Amino acid sequence: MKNTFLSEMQSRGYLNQCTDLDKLIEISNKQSITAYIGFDCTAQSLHVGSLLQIMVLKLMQKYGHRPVVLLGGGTTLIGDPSGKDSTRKILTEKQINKNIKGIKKIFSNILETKNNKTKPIFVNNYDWLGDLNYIEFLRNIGAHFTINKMLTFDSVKLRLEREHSLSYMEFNYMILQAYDFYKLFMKKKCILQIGGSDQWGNIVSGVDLIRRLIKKEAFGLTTPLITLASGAKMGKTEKGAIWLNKDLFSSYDYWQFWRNTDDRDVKKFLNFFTEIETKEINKLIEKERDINKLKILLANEATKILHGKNSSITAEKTAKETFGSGGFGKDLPEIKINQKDLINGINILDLLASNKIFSSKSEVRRAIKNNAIKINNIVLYDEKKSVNIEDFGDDKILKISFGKKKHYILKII
RNA sequence: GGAGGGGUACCAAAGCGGUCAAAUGGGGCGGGCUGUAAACCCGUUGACUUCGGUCUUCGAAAGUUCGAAUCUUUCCCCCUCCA
Repeated sequence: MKNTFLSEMQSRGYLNQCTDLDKLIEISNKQSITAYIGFDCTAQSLHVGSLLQIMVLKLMQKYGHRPVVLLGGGTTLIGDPSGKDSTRKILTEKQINKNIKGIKKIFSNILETKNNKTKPIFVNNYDWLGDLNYIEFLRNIGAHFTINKMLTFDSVKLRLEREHSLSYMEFNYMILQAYDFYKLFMKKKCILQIGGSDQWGNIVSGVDLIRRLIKKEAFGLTTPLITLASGAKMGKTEKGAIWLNKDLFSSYDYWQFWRNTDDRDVKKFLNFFTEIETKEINKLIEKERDINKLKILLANEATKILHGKNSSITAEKTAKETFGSGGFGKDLPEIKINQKDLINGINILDLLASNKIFSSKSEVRRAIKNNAIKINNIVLYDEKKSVNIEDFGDDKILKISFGKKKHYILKII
């Protein structure tokens, strides 16, 4: 059987739920379809939690379908209650517009933008939500929603059950999202909406609305919630989110993120976050005894997709030099030191606490006590150490390591 | 509207006049082992410090006291039950 968009969706594990899979398969096999995913603009970047969705868009392109990227400039003003325990803080329009700019960059990196047939269309729902007429909207759209039904959706039900407040504003979110789908159906012939599994209710509302308004069939499809072997949520660590924008999260850190994948998640991630064929992945897993090689492959492929081949190569090289031979590569974060600050020597506590490596001197002290700091690969025991120009050597470079994974290059300027 | 229970560090939760910068668990960070994995073991987890201490923190404010997370008053917020 030949591969199609939906067969690969299934084999990669991208498919969670679909309103009418058989019919959608039939249609998408016959013709090029247009599908959309909406993204919240609550931050100036998306994080890996959204990556699976973006991979789906990329997959669509592979099979000649057209993705529409909806940036929720309008709906972000309201805030989606799905999967949230409490109301989000409200963002200003200005902030949202700034976020949209940042998020757009990610898509231009990951998606194919040259092919006219499949290049993504970007839309902002503020364009049609921004100046809705309230009365008109209630009559034309609101009339098709019953409170009875709305109360059964998880996003609403959970809040009510837990007796957490749900504002009327948020309550309307699903209607707006349904309306988005309708609009895109009319404007762009977009027959499919894709989203995370928590979006099911919102998506189905859109499908229903389209059927009620114009008696046409539209489709909805969700991707699964990614569960990690450790039970943690994908994409968020204590230190912060794994951002997709380079200025928030460097390509080297991104590469490291994938390199540090749990053994048990490697196969899943290769399917989810690389473009290697599933068959090929299965073969690799079977014959490759060294799982670390597969992790490197995963890191390379995933980084390539987001940051490009060069970044991926540099990151791998830096990792090799840093972890393999105890040296350092050019991707390590660089901290510039003024030569004149070194004339009288600078206390190591002050040096490390004032350069974003540590947030306080106490933290540095603690680290020293735990044998966690190395200067040029030599463990530092003395918190009174003063760093001088002589420490830097001829190339005026000093490597500071915190733990096994965090390395910084200090450079005299 | 009536009755009761409660707000403690990143989260959960103990403490209920001094020995409390606050038990314990989870999470985080680090060390050991290893494979930049997992599991396990150990350390650490408010800030500053001349390492003697000092300063800020237990919903908010005011008070009692030599001394308060702990007692009193007022206020704010949450929960349970009854109407």
